[in-house]
Amino acid sequence: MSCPTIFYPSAKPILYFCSPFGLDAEANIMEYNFNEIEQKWKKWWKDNSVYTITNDTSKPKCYVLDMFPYPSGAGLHVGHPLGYIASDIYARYKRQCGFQVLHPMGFDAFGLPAEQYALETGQHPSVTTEKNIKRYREQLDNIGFSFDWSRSVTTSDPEYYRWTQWIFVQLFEAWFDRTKQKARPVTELISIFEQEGNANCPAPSDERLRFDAQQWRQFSLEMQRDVLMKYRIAYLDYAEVWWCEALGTVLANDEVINGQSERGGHPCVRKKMRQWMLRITEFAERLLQGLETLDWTEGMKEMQRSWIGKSTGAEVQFALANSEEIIEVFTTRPDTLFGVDFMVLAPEHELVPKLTTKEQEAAVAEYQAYVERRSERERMAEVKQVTGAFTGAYALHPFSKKPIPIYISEYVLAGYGTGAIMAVPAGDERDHAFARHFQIPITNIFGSNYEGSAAYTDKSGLLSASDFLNGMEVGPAMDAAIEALEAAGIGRRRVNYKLRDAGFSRQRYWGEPFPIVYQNDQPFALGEPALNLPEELSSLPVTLPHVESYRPGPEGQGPLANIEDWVETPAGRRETNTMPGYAGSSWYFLRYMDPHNQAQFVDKAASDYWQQVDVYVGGTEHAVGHLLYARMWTKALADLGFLSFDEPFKKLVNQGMIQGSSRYIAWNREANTFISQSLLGKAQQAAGSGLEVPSGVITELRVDVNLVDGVELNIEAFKAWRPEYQTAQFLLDEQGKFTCTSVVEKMSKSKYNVVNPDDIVAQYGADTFRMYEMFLGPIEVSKPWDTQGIEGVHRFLKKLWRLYVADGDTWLPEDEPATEQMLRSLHKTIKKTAEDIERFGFNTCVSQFMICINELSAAQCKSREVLEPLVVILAPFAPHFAEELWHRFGHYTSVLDAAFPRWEEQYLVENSKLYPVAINGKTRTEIAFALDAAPSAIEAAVLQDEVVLKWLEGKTPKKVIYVKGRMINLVV
RNA sequence: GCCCUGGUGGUGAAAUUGGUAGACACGCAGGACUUAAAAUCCUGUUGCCAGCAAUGGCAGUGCGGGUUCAAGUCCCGCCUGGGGCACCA
Repeated sequence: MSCPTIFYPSAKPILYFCSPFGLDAEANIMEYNFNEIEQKWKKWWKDNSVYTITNDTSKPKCYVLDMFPYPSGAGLHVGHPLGYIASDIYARYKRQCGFQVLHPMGFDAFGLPAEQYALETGQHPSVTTEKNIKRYREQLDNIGFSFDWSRSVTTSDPEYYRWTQWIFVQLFEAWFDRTKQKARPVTELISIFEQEGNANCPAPSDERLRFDAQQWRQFSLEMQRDVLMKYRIAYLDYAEVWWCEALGTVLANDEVINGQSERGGHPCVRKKMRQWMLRITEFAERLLQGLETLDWTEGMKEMQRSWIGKSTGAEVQFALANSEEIIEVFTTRPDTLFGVDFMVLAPEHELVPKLTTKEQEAAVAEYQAYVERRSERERMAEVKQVTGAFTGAYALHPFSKKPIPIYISEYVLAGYGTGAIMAVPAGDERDHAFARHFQIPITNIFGSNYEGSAAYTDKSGLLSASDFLNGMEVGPAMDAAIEALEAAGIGRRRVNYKLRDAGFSRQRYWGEPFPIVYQNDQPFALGEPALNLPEELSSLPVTLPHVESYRPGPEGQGPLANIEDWVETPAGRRETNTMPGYAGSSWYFLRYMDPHNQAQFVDKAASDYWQQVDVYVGGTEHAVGHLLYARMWTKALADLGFLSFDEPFKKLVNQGMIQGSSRYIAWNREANTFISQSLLGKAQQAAGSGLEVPSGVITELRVDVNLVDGVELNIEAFKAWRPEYQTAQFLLDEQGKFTCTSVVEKMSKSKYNVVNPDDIVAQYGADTFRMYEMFLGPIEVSKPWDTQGIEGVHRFLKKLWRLYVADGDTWLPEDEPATEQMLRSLHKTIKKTAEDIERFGFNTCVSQFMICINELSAAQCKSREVLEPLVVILAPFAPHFAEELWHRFGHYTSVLDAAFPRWEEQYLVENSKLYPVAINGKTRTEIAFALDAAPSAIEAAVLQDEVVLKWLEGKTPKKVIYVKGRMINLVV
């Protein structure tokens, strides 16, 4: 016998049980149905291309940019879109204010992770990159951004990197004129050489190189090109890299730990390799000065300043006692010249082998070997330890001719200044420690200020034992010393920078190929007439050939070196290195202005219209990399006449990180029992209530944050996630709940604390998600993600919906006049949001919306006069929601094109104010007064007040302070 | 070591020029509606003290001083979280 089956025609019960979040679908259909609304408007926006913009120059422009992402395989987590949401709100707001807003998005798609993944799995980087981009695009679209995707760029697209290569050629064909402080074409440098040689423009790569016009003309063509290479902004030079013999490849700094490769632990050594470099050091002063014109945070500017590291002082030449060679040093304290007791060279300094005496050879060699073994980390960790070796050689003091011993030590860096110092132990702590260690007598040049135990580093007081500088203060003494050095022809004033030229070669596959071909080891840019390559081979782009293997090429070359028929051209061999990750990102903001231009990287008319990025939003991690390179490229392109502005990013906004909130549960291994956190603190009580908390060691296990509601664990979901705990016991607390602990840390897959925006959007909608991310706090601070808190914002939107729509489909707004209070709520909100959006204070905008809706709901506002403008100001934050209501008001165009309403002061002025009245600074009562009431009348009224009289205790106040519109204070 | 930032309820935070500290939310507690749940609404929620209660008092923005009629906000000295740089001559 069988039971009759009951068939439900409605999907109700099924929906109910299937809903993973326990939300009932039925109520949602009746109420604010975000899912339906969001799908509908996403499609409508796409069909009507509402985000596609033109270069119509009749409108004022606004360029709002996000740092484009590297599309990693992990996809977006909830922290990534924070900055994008902020910039999207700003962009939409600006558009409503009448601007033509450029708000694009693209992908920084070249890079090591894709290549690493290819090495491990054999999947071609272009395949994984394309897949990741598609996924990113879907996740971004899900959130409802107003990006104009028709302008998107991808750095690994040949149509894009064609122009990256073209810009490289411009940098190769340019030099930096120090007198004019700008980049100029190399052709102009050649004319200078032909007329006057290089007397007025020394070579940055070889300051001592001198030739006149006649010598220049007599140089061979090859020689001339060698000379030009010492000037080019993109140039070829020998630079040290980490070389790992076992892996047969070059490694990045952070892939080498303690002189061993991070992967495999193979030994690595510093090795000189011929590499492309960018002469960013020539731009140091411009990069420093330009910061003054930028609206960036002081911290960000400071980071760039310290990276550029300008210091002023003098260059001094020291003659040697027994040699023709001279040692050049840089010092910031030329005034201490007479306190020099010894000199120190970097162990790698080129003069070391030449001047070391026979007796000291062994000691010097031993010390050099010791330094070579030392990793950067070891050197950094043992800063205080004094090491070094004596070369046996002596220099002569430039004025006193006193012999000065010459040492080598690792505390002098080869890469900074001249790689040599004059050591003044009386005035420098490190020199002092060194002198003590090697028992070098110390000359006191500071009189009683130096008492022998520590260096006197202060820049005050008078000099002594310093010949012609005696009795002088530091400042004048510096000038006097430099003048004397210049008069004697053995020194000059000099500015020094910490900034180093940037390595531009990578021995990798997944990057832009160089548009360079070598003839007899001489590099030629594609398109140079001298190269004589057939047209089809010399035009850009030089496309990245397909490879089957990503193994390094021979002798540390990149994988491209393995592809013989690509490398070999009729005119010579191609460059096999590729460009670094920052190449494509150094100019992408320019391409967005004119993304489909086939003839130029960007049309001058387009860049003249769009100009600088008005607001650039991104993380602080790019403070000195990307942001410095992009500034330099912009300056070079501007100097060469391709742009009319030389700073790319006018205002910079740094968003904070959204951290993960990891959850832990307590586990007793022996008893295989999980114990609710709430029981751990009060084991006795739990025992008393019949529960037995097992004694023994408690292990804290990470649990996926998505299985936890607040701190309450979903046990069934946990068991499904970790079947090995299927049979474990769970000790619940008195409420029958199982609770976890939480710890805030970085959001990452391995910590099981990643929250995917897709899940949040599915559960609450994109509008709720957008508003919640903003509501979390100020954009620039880091804060943990808390899914629980999103309820508040979601409730707000539902409440807002009920102000417009009742019972599913009844439209509430009517043409009835609004009360003064309703208008005040509205205009206060317009003012607050407009002002706060301008200063990127979005969290307080959301609060203001909530306040406004609370007030309007309480007043049961139905007035169209209030409710319609409200939709417009809400649109930047909750675009789908606002678009739906906007159209229900009978509009046929997007709310994006509605004008942002203006607030009117008349609605904001209140005619009376409830003043706090304080006695001796402590608020005791509140009394209402008309705002235009006379101070004397207010004073009289206050003194009659019952509460005030009580606190005065019969005394007469000494002073009555009345601040109009603020407060009243009585001083007794 | 140097530079830049921050420190406010159980939690995220607000207070934009020195003027009622804790807006707006989350969470929690209690209540209404409901057969029940969801949803929604209402009340309370910095701590301590007094009171049946309305309420009142005191303390309170990392710590210690100071300026001021008035300090989260300004000044001086510490403690501490986060980020950056680091033998830079």
